[in-house]
Amino acid sequence: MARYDGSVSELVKPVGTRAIARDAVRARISEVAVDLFDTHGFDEVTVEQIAAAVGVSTRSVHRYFPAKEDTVVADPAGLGERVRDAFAARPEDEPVWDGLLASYEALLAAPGRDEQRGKKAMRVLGSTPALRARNLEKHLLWARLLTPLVAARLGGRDAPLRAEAIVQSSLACFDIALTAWAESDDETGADLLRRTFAALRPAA
Amino acid sequence: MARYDGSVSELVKPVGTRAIARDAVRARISEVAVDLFDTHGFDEVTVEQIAAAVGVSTRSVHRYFPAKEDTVVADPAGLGERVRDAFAARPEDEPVWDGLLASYEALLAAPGRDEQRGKKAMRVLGSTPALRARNLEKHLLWARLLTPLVAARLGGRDAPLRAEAIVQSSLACFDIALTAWAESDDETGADLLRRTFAALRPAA
DNA sequence: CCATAAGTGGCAGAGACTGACAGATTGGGC
DNA sequence: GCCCAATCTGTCAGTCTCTGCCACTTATGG
Repeated sequence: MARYDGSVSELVKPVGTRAIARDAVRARISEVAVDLFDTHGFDEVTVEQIAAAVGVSTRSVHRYFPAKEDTVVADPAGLGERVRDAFAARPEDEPVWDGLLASYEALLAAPGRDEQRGKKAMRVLGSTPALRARNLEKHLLWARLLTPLVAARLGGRDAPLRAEAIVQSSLACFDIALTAWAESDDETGADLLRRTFAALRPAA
Repeated sequence: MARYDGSVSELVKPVGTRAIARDAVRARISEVAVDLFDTHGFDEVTVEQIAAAVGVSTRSVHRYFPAKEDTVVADPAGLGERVRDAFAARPEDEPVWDGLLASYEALLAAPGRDEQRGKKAMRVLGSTPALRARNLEKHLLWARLLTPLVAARLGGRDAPLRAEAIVQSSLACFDIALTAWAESDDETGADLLRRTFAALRPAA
C-alpha cells in the first residue's frame, strides 16, 4: 500500500532528483531555523530572516512549512505511523505498557537521527511555549493512531477511556525522557526512556 | 500572603466596583467568543467580530485576552494554584496518585462552574488544534507547580523524572475525563475522572 | 472639587500566513 | 536533441492577529 501523504519522502528513498532536492531544501530550512532559534530565541527570529539565511523567499519557507513552528516540530518521515506499525507488530499477549515502550525505543534507534542535531532541536523545542504546544499537538496525532490498537488489546470495561489514558501517559513519558536526554550529556535516550516508563504502570 | 498576580480577581470577591466591572466584561467577552466559536468555528471568527458582538473595540478584547485562544482557555481564577494547594493539603502518607485524583476532584466540585457553559467550552476547546495546544500549555504550567511537591513525596531514585511522569500522566487523565464528560450527557465529571485514573497507577 | 489612576478607542505598524499570477527549471516521451 | 507539461519559485496584494502609542473619558480618593 503506497501511502502518499503530500510529503514527498517515501519509506526508504525519495525517487527522482526533484524529490531529493525537495527533501534537501526542507532539511536545510529546518536546520537553519533551529540554529537561529537556538541563538536568538524563537520569537526574535522572523520567517524573513530564516528565508534570507537559507537563500530563498519568504513564500517558499511557508510552502515547505505551513507554520513557523513546524520548522522545528515537523514530522516528514511519518514517525507517528512508524510507531503505530511498531506497536502493531508486538506480540498480542505482551503487556501494552511494555509494547509501547518497545515501540518508542525502536524510534530512538532509527538510523537517520543525528545526535547533536536532535538534542539541539529538543532544547529549542522546550524553550518556547509555542513550540512545546505544537509538539504536544503532534503527540495527540500519534495518540489517535495508537489508541484504537491499545483499546483492542485491553478489552473490558471502559476500554477506550483507559486506552486513551494509557497512550497519552506513555507519550508524556516519551516526551519527558527525550527532554531529559536533551539536557543531559552522558545518558542514553533508551535508558532514560526505560526509567521514565518505570514510574507508571497500567492498572491490571 | 496576598498574592497579586496582575489579574484583578482576588481569592473570594473582587473589591471595588472597578474590579467587578472588569471581571464582568472579561466573562462576557469569553462567553460571547465561545458561542461564536461553537457555531461558526474558531478560525472563521475574527477578533473584530467578537468585539462587535460584545460592543467594545478590538483593542479592548486584546487588553483582556492577550491571545484569541485565551478567550476560551483563560484561567482567571488561578486554578493551577488551587490544585497545587489542594494537593499540598493532602496527608503525607497518602499515595500520590490518590492525592492527585482528589485534588482534581476538588476542582470539579468548585462552585462558580456552570455545567452547560463548561461543557460547551470543552467542546469548542477540543474542536481546534490551536485551542487544544493552548490548553495543553496551561497544563504544563500546572505541571510545573505540582511536580516539586510530588517529587518531594516520592523520594528514591529518579524522583524528579518519575514525579514529572506521574504528574503529566495525571493531567492527561484529567483532560481525557473532562473531554469525555463534555461529550456525554448523563455521566458525572467526578465519576469519569475516577474511572480514567483507575487505568493507571504509579509503580511502587 | 480636583488631581490622579484606570479604562477605552483609534491609529499605525510588525509579523505570520494565503491566494493568485507569472516566469524559470526540469522531467519524460518522442 | 526537443518540446510539452508538471513542478518550483518569487513577487505582489491582502487578511488577520497582536502591540505600542496617544488622546480622551470616567471613576476614585483626598
